[in-house]
Amino acid sequence: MRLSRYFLPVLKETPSEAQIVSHRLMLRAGMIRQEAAGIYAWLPLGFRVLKKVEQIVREEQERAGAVELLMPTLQLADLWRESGRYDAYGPEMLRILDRHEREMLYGPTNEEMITEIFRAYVKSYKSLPLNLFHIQWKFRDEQRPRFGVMRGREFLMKDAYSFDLDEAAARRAYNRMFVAYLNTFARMGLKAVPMRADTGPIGGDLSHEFIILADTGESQVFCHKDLVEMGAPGTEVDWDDLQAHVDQRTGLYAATEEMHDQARFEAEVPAEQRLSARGIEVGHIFYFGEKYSRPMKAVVAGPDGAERPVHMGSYGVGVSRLLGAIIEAGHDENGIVWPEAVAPFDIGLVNLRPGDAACDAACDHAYAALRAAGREVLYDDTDERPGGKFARMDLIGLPWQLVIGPKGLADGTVEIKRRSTGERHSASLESVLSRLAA
RNA sequence: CGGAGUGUGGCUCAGUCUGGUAGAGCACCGCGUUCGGGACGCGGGGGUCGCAGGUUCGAAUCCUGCCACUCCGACCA
Repeated sequence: MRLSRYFLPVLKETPSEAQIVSHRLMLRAGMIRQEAAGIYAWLPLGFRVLKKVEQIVREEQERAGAVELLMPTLQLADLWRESGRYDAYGPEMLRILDRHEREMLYGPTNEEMITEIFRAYVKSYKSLPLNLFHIQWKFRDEQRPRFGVMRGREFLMKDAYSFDLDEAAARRAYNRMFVAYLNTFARMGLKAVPMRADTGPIGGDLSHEFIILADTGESQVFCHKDLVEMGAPGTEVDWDDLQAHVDQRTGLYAATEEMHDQARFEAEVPAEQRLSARGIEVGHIFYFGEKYSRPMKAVVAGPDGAERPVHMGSYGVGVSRLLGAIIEAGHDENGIVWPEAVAPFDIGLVNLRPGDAACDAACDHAYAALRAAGREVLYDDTDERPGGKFARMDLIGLPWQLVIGPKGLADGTVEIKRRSTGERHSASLESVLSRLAA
């Protein structure tokens, strides 16, 4: 993409409403624009990252056996009356009347609708297990939206819903999502720690929040240090038996502030292994059994022919929130430092002297060669001064910067800079191109 | 939803206390000089000062009401 033809409205100064670093950097890098409290337009650069994050989430859901569909944002109130949540949800739910004065709502989540879809078609245990997911915009009318996309009112969420014949099978479904989440966040360069979460009235031990450690995180968390560096199980696992991977992690202490038990923490974790830090919740998985299937009559026939409510679980990832979390975890004083997997472009190509024949020729050659190699390149062909170009490239945080200018070309060299380390090297254009194309 | 604030050009803000022809820097447009880590000169465009009432000869400024947004707290992917 040629920058002169792109839409990248970067800001030199920080808009006054932004208090945390990810919000400031997303505004300054021209990724988002606030249209109302907690409601954002995704500008081209931010949209590219959003799509990359979404795609990683999608791929790992599918790898774990979940099947994608897409449910609407608007739902009928009557559906929510079946579960009793239309009245229970409160003012966080955005309620809408259509022209026929029919009560509708902008979905904050989709348990009711997915249960309605399931019960309409699935009648036999032979169709199980089943896990359906979608990636769709949600609206929760937060009393106090803040922190940019970290706590918006409108946000993009991946929500998956599992259906199983009994609790034992539901636990296997739960484990698949547990491992899928670890793999998902690892692919984005994040160290996510699963932490025991409140299960509410259902009880049991099947609910975990996935927390990204970041100094600017919203909540205080406590865990065994080994969990942070444990890494993800990876994709070459037995998806039908993941209990050992789950046990390895749930066996170590990890709790958010509301679930924290200091006495247990000190009893279970040696002092030098105790970690107390700030964290961001990016995922939440939950087993809730028959909570919706029973009132909404989502039943299947078992092997004995008798109908029984299915056991369900739901599994959420805050896709738009993840962008904030990734930036909180990866930035420096100059701007964003994207992990390569989600960077909006792989390479920033900087032409220091557009209009100079040698510079233009070298840049055009590099641009074509890198694109032919399948790399995504943002080519800064603007006539801005070098300092501004460097600052802008550092701000938007592409993994590599290829700098071509008249002085280097006079010696037959160009400069390559790695954003994450700040390392700069000069080399011939061809050697740099072969390295970047690999 | 309780508490505290802020609304002046695209952005950051001054001006409001003490009423008198709307300002600065950045950004933008034109010309020129420049060009390897956010250049400089000259010229130029852009704002019914959040909205609605009121007071006054005269309101960005004073009064009343409303709206929006931000921050601190209680709640959430």
